[in-house]
Amino acid sequence: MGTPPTSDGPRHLKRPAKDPAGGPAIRLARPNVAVDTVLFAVESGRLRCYLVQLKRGPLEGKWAFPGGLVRFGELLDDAARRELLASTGVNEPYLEQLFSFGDPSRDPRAHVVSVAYMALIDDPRLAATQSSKYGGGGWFEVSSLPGLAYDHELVARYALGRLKAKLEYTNVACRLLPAVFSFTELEELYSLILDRQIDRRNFRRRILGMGLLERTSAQRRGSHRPAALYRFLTRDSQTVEML
Amino acid sequence: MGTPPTSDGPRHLKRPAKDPAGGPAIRLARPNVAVDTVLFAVESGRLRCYLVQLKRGPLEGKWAFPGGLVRFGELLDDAARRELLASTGVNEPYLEQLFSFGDPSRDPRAHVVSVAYMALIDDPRLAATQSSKYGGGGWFEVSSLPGLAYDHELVARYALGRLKAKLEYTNVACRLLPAVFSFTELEELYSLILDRQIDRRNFRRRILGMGLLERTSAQRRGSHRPAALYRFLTRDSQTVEML
DNA sequence: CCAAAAGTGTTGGCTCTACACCCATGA
DNA sequence: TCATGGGTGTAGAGCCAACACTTTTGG
Repeated sequence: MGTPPTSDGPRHLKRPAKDPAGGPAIRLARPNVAVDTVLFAVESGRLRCYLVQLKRGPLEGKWAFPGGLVRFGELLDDAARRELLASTGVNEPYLEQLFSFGDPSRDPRAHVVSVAYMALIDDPRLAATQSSKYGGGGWFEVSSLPGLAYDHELVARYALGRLKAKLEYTNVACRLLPAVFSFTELEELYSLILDRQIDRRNFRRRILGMGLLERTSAQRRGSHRPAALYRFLTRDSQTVEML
Repeated sequence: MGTPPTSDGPRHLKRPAKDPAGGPAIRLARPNVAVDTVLFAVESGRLRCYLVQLKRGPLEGKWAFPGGLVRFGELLDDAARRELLASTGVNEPYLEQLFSFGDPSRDPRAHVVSVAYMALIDDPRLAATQSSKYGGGGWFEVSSLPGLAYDHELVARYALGRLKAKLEYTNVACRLLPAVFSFTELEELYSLILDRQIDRRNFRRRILGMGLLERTSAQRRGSHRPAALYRFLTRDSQTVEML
């Protein structure tokens, strides 16, 4: 989580009573639940994720993934969406739960279990932070993140790993691309995220073999041969059988 | 979770105040965190998981995976281990976090976010329930579970899916087998869990090719040709590169 | 006509699958 | 000697990686 102070309440609730012997008060103290979301997008040829700067508390000035406490009666996915919208203005991203991080010392202020999410959008301009909760926000290249609060280094690694893995056997890529794109753009996306070069011919064969794409009649023009544009048959999640 | 009433406190804490307008009281109400663990073992040639029967509350009589609330200051893994030990006597299982289930309606009594775990042991006789918290416990074949409480059907499917997947590219199998075993036993384990027949020769080649096993000098004897016994080089988690 | 990016096939190696017979032991 | 499970090899198909030249357009 990271669970920066939320606008809907203070964060220090439910500390164990200071009674070290553990009277009834200590038994009532329970960890809180938060969500934190790693939002990815491609901007100027780099894979980036969105960070917000903490404004208050012992971690003031550090960067973190947007997140906050889950409300009573709220779905985890909804909490992630709500916090992401509040912190970045991003509205309907692809969203996927990653893992839960529950080390009680991950947040110096309280015991908060964070359910980490990954979110993808196709246009980085959709994100901007005006929330008074944070000192600002912005896109950072995943390979050179600033010092992160909480255990967010760990969360970042986990998210990147998941994204890489899912490129290989699902159609997630479509959530990082516009509806229609050239094969070269798709290839660059893969090359970017997997951080290695890709053979154009083999890539084309393989991807087309998955049967997730269709060619549109549109073309992209430039001072060179025009490129055919493609579209994913569906933007819903699909998994390719690999046997 | 499932989060049956725990021995260390009632479960209805932190309900939102009945004030429907949402005064300060409602803002303090937060979901609780629980862990629930799907414990697997092979018994008499079947893949089984361990269920406990709920004794109190609206779900009385239903079966569920053992679990309970996470304590303040406790690691998630530790909570899973603690609850598993208390409910089944199982001590040092292989343990792996699966997914978090947070639907507020999953538990009729309260909003409880459950972090689901999978645990593996090599001997089903290690598990038994004497906890007064439950009306008993036992091993059930995964393909014919009784009616489960909470969203534990979902948890069960998720756990089985994860187990199947990890058989293919890790050494998890070793956590369901004794330290030393014949190739046939290993093959039967795979066949059992993946629920399909396996070609003995190809299986042998493939598994040996992964380089995770070593042959011991011991043999298993019976009224037939003796079987060579093998051992996993390490029982620590290992992943095989598949390229 | 030049620059820039798009588009396209083939080959060799490797991996995977399918498949059936002999072996070692105990009873 | 028979029953039981243990142990082994090979051939064909499909898959994947490596590799370079031609095409189309705009300037």
